[in-house]
Amino acid sequence: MGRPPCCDKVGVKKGPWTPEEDIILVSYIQEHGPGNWRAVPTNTGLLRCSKSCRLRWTNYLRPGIKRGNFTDHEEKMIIHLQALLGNRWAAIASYLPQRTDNDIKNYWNTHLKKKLEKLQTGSEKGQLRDGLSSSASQSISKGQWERRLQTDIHMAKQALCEALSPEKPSFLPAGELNTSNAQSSSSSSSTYASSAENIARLLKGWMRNSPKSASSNSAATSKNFARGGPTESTSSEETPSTKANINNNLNNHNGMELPEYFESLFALESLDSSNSELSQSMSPDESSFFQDHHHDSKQYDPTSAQMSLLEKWLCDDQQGKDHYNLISDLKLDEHTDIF
DNA sequence: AACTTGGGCAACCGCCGGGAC
DNA sequence: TGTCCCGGCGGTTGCCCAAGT
Repeated sequence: MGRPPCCDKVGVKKGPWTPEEDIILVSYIQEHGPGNWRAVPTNTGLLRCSKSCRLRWTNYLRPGIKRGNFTDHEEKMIIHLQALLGNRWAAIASYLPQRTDNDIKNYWNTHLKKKLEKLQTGSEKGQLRDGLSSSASQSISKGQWERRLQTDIHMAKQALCEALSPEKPSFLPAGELNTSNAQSSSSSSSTYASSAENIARLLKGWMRNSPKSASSNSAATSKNFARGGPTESTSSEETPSTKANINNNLNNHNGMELPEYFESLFALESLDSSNSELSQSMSPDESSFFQDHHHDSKQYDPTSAQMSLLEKWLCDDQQGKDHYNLISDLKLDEHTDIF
């Protein structure tokens, strides 16, 4: 018999999240920072289990998440990393700070896997075999296993180096970045502005499809907001205290009423879109860093931006590079001299 | 226009590892 | 040292929607 569920299932709501729930969660995290998920349902009145709250935050509401189509560059990175690391989506996601592991996993399963299978069975089989075939066949050769080990060691070294050099802005994976910001700094408003952007982006679509009041028609609008799902009427489920929480939390942060607050969120979104234009001229790592810190851009110096050797390789479009040459190019020191 | 089917994606489930006690 | 709890992870499911018939 397995371990009991993380929360008792009675009275725990499942299924798509509603706008109200998102707002409650975001405003709670704005106040307390991410973490201690166990306490979140209790303190917010959300009828969700702690795990569900954490998942919603990390996969959807977390600052700096980029949605929409994957770029060619991202696609290549995923293919490379999957060949190297296998289905370790969290590790892969750490190299794509704007994407969640869930997103990458979904993209792999729905797009890339089929694409590669097609290519493998097609005429390009020979050209793509190196580095890609293993991912499709799921078998791991000795060489690949060794490369995976090398990558792990390298990643650990890099993380250690970054941890030991606090004065430098480093390209930490998004999770680490956000967590450190959220938990350590009292001036975390800039960090959470990004989560407000996420909320704003969602709310915009939600309100567009809902000419009535945003707060009075959650049943109909949550369908558009939370990407469909059998959304039972949340307004009928809402307790007075929940409603009070929403307004209370919103007012706590900005001293605004609901519509005003939404407007300010939309203003943030336009800021975001202007950033996205800027970020198109940057490498993904640069732009992700910039987006995460766009309120603090003074600290960012592109010329001093550090990228790991592996990242440099991943950004390199020379697809045909031999992996063994690659590893030697990485100039790994004698401690990782497996080959 | 109505129905079917498959793709895409958010969310859930169950296992695992690490830290606290 | 053993147990419990929490958070992280990867696999899977379920539902919406668009394309096809």
